[in-house]
Amino acid sequence: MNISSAVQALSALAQEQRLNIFRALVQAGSEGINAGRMSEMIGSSPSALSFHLKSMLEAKLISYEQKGRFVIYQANFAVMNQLLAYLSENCCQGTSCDAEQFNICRT
Amino acid sequence: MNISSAVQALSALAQEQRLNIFRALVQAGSEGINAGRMSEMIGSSPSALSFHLKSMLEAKLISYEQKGRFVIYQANFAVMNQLLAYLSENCCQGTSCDAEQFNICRT
DNA sequence: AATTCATTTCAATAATTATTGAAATATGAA
DNA sequence: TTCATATTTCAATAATTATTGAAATGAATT
Repeated sequence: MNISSAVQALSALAQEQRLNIFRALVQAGSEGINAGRMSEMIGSSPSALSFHLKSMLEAKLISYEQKGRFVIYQANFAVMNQLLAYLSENCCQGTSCDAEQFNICRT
Repeated sequence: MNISSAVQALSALAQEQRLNIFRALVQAGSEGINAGRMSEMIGSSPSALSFHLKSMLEAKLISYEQKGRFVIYQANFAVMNQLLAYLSENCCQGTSCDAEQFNICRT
């Protein structure tokens, strides 16, 4: 993780609709959620949703797979964990604090 | 933590200078860093720095104390941990994954 | 191959956020 | 109380990001 990909990931989370999307995907886990259903859940127009999903994809915070006519999105836990590690890197002047050990989700 | 304070905190991190500031404060720990020194470290004008610090203060990601002529800023680890807990809340449909247990820093 | 449903793209506009430099405030020292 | 240093505020401008609705694409069904 470097500064610009960290900023990109944080920017992708720093918006109400996108944060709602991300949290819904975190909660859905490996099952994921398709775009249309998210549109309903989040209450945004398909085009706005698509715009937001794109920025989260570019930040690698989420991934997708095509399933028939549906596009199913999933949270990318690995990238999220890299981001968190970056944020706490060399925490507190190297004092004993287990900053490197957290995970957003183990699955 | 609610959606709007989470967005506010993430927005406060989602900018290169502010992220550099935050990471420097995480690394400094309880000792903190004064504004002038950050200005040098980050390479931004005093007024730009002040603008950025203000948004981080409003998001409660950092705090400050006046020490003589200097204003010393510190990272607010507690709020950061609340944010991380919010992001991973009810992770993976309640599957056994210790999402709630991480900390950005224990000190 | 025509139709329907799911999703994305595009261009225009609106809204928000960042940068700059000058001026103001606030603290401590001479 | 004057001076120098540290920091913040302000107004103007520049840059970035979000929203809208219409049109386009892509995948299954008839």
